[in-house]
Amino acid sequence: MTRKTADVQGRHTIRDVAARAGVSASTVSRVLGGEYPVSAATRSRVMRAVDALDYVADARAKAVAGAGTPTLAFVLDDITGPSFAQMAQGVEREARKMGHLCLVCSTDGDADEQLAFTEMMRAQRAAAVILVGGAHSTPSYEERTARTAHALHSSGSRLVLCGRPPLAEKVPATVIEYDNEGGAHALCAYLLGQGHRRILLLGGAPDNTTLQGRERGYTSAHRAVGIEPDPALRLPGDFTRDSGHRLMRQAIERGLEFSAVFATTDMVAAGALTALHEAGLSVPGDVSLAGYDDIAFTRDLHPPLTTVHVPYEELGRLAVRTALNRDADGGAEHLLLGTHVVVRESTARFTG
Amino acid sequence: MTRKTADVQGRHTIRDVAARAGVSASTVSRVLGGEYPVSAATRSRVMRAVDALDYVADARAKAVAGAGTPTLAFVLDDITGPSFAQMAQGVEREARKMGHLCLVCSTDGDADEQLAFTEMMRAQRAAAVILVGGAHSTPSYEERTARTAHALHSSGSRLVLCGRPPLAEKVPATVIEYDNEGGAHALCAYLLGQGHRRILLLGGAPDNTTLQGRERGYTSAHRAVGIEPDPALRLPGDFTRDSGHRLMRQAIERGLEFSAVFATTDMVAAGALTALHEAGLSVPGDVSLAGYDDIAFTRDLHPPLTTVHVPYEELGRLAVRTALNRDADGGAEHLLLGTHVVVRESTARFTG
DNA sequence: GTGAAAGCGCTAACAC
DNA sequence: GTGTTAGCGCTTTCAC
Repeated sequence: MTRKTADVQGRHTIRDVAARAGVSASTVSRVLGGEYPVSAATRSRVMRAVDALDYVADARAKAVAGAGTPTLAFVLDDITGPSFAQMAQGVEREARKMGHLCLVCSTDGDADEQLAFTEMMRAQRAAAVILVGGAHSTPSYEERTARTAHALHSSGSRLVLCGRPPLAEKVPATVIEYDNEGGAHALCAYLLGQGHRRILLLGGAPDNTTLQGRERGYTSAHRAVGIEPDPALRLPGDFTRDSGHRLMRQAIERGLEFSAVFATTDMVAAGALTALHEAGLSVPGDVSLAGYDDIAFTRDLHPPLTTVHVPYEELGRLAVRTALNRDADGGAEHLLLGTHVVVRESTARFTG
Repeated sequence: MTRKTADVQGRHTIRDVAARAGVSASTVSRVLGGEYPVSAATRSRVMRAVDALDYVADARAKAVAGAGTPTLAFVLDDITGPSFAQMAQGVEREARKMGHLCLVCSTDGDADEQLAFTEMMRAQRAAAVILVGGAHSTPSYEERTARTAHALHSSGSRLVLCGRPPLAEKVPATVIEYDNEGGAHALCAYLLGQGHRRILLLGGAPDNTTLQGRERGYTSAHRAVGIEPDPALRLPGDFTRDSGHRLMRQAIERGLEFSAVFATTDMVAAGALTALHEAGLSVPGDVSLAGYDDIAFTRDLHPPLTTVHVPYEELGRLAVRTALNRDADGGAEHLLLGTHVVVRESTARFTG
């Protein structure tokens, strides 16, 4: 059998093009590469053949030969979460700007999936793997992530933590986070300054670093004015709208006493707001309500929500820029971006 | 110089492992592949070497050799839009289930970027390229997309249109859409049945297929009850919350007469609701308001929004399942999923 | 300027 | 069972 001219899929190789143009494969490669002197005549013959065959060079083969498109990967729990989506957007935009392809994986919070994916990315020779969003804070998870960071690092790649805290001292990972604690502190300080003394802390997965940061800010703000927050006022769940709705309803049914609610996420706040309305409570007349994230629709709630603004897209952009621009290896960069409180109409002075 | 044992990046090859284990490269390949009989002793020696070197086979090289992980790509305008995000989630989940890697690209609606990306995906030998969300409806864009479909098809891949209408007759593309027109028709019929006669059509990019579908439903519902909608009542813009807010405010300032508003998107509805409130208008007391998409926070608006439910995640899942499972080539599958109206409290009977 | 040849890192016959 | 030998589709010396 003579050499086939296209594979089963109907794809042509560089040799098919070469044959049709009456030149060698190397010449085709040079024409397509662009960076090499080729006579105008040859070039046009080659291009004609390329067009006729609708030839597109196999990117994987190029990569093996050392001339591939660089690629980077990012992982998140749930692309449907507004803050995740914003970070993802930042990552994607910056990656494109830097000429990288993006591989994604959404894990629904499954640590094993995440690890498995990261290993695949190592096989793909991704320039960096970006873990987007808060993490489980269990030692075992941290330890596994640290191992991942080392593995990536020793194969010339990089682990980037975007929106989560650093791992142990010597772990080679780039981290770009924002000040969860500072934002929560400022927000709660504002609430306390308005005279509130019993602030419900609503929602958030208990073992999640994001919640923990916000919780620390909640606590420190209280202590700063000399009071210890009542543990009964902490109602964890998860970061969804439904969680906020359910928890708020339970708090009301249970007769919990509070004059303000700090929902750990705007989504949680949205659900909580509905539960409050359903119970006939007015916001901020009866109860003040504040969220976190400052996502778009937050100003369309009724009343518009007081919340904490986080530069999510910038976080994503910085994650890729930092990971890709690092000069020396092993430098464990750590950026901490600021947040700020946005006061709207869902909070008011306590009038006990 | 003797053969190097690891490249600049510190990565090892299959030969490094082979050498260290004292076997041939093929044996290492067989051990790692798993599907081939290898003596227990050899296997363990190989595995030890793999561990010691922290070796991970280069996926690109595997791909060239014909044993790669299949990959698929999807493109969307803006991952930050809730309905896009849901479709993306469906795509990603199903792709993972079917063992595919996902490449993403978000184009901000730029047709050239989209084409360029699709071409890259052809080079990557992606099994399918999924275009997620509505399209520009210009002939030139359609024609370019059709060419893309042919190019993909002739190289054994596939173009999938997810949430947008089919192209011309003979174009080899898989299309999974939902009934934009039917949903809008049902919703407007409901509004008309409630006695409304002047319904504002708010938001949406004019040349976007999604808006056009919804617009057709709006028109047909009117005609079904024997009235011709007033063109002055159509206020296009885009699909964002801000667009809804701005357009609604303008409509009010301009003294436009209407008793109901059909926002072409829940996001648009959210902005519109705020503008209505700001103008001192009550919903649904003074004006009925309805949206489209049934995104999560829709029930946390005040009042909860009447809208049209769309099975977005399912759309994404079907897009990949259909694209990957097609038996014969060239079959231009076309699925049309249904939608349904969700009546909540933002709409009421007209009491002119 | 252009071609032949030697890789890139892997898998898959084909031998023994 | 295991090693040898050809590829996979491309790039890149090295000659001429």
